[in-house]
Amino acid sequence: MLKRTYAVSRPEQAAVRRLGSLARLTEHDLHKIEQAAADAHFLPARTEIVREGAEPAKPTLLLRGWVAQQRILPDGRRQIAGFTLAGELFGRNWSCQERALTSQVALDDIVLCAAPEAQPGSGLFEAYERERLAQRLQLIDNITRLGRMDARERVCDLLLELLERLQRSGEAEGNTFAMPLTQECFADALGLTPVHLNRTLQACRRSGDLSWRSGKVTLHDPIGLARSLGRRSNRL
Amino acid sequence: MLKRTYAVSRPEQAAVRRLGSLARLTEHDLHKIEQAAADAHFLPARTEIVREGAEPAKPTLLLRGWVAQQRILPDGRRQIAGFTLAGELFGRNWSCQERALTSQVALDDIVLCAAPEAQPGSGLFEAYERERLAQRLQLIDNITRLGRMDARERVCDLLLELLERLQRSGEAEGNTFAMPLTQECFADALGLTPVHLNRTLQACRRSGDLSWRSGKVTLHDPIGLARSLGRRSNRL
DNA sequence: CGCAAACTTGATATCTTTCAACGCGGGTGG
DNA sequence: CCACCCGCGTTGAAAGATATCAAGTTTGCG
Repeated sequence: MLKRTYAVSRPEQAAVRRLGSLARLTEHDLHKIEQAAADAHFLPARTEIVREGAEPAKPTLLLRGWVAQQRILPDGRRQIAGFTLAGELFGRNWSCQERALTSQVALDDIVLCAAPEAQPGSGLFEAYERERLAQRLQLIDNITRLGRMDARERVCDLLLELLERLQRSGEAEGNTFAMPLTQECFADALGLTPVHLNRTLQACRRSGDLSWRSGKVTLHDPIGLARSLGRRSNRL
Repeated sequence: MLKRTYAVSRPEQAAVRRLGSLARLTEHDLHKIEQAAADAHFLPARTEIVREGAEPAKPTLLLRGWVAQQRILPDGRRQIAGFTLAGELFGRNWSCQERALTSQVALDDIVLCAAPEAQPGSGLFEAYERERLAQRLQLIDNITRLGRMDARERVCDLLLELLERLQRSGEAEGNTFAMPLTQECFADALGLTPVHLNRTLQACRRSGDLSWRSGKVTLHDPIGLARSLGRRSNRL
């Protein structure tokens, strides 16, 4: 109860935790984050923040909710290339980028603000660099999932990644986290059909790997699961 | 004949063409590339240049041949996340990177050299930024391929990407290019089995989309093929 | 010429998709 | 308050795509 109030009154909490876990932040850095978060914007679920091919978003800090990077093929197939979670960054990373490589879509009701500028050499700057590196790692992990894992492995591997990221920004409670995604979205991230994902999830539940009820996911033994998948963690 | 001799005596040619197509290079930039290429190294096919998790490679210019970024799962499955072609860059992109995210493997006999340093603001610096952006685009394209395309679409889409890149660095002749990859490698990039890739290639040949004989690939109608796949090109 | 690696083929098993229907629950208007 | 509706999850049966296994066949090269 108290905790919830605290979180609401400090919308930048997840971002501070995440960036602080990537690099040592000074008081000055923290102040800049707080200042940026003071000018936050709310967007409802399903908002398309950026459309693929259009002007890319400026560097943005996601304070609350989840955002997906997605592509739509001409015949309507959708692929989600990655997620941005509360506390993480998205948006243009390179000065020369003229067009967004993917659409950015709010999967949830979200709150975001402009990412504060960082001077080279500052802790914040280093955190941004590590964040970009983490994004690259996630893309490569996704390629490995889609290319060489079967449905059960894809489901577990992605849930492990999400748990790890949410723990880093303090958004998980133990091995449980709030899952705002619809099964259809999750399937589009995993390259599966909603129907097949549904059956795969049931198999995972029956084998005791996870539970997913009323928007909460619990991984019952993340460490053992990661080992059985051959997934290495914390590789930054 | 003359052309071949010329290429051998100027090993940096592909790199100059590619980087020059990404940004306007000054005489000074060209000179730096030439200088870097003067200290080139040869590595035979199958050399593992960097192992995943080890110290990442320094920024490197690939002057000749192809390099793959690959992951090996504990049970031996392999996924190729992307390729570096002659004229392109690979290696550490971020100052904070301590471990390589993938192995780097020579698919071919290759020649490489250290990438010349670039001052912020120079044409070379901009070319490097665009190169990183192109790499990110390729990763996302790969995710879309693996997640939402069937075998025939994956094959054609990747070959179109390769043709486009090779044309940019002057390594293609019209719609034909030298393909140093074994079908097994190609399958590992596409998330397919070698057997299934083989059958898919035969179907593509029969339908007149491509020919692939003795290490040469020709796409008979790249533009029409790209359109039929819904693939947009030159998005940088 | 002969070997080894790469490519090809056929038969079969497994995984995943497709299609169509049903159930459940939460919101909404009557 | 209840009936209705809609989005989401679930189920079954059948079709389609891809993997697996095991054997040839070709190719390049010493």
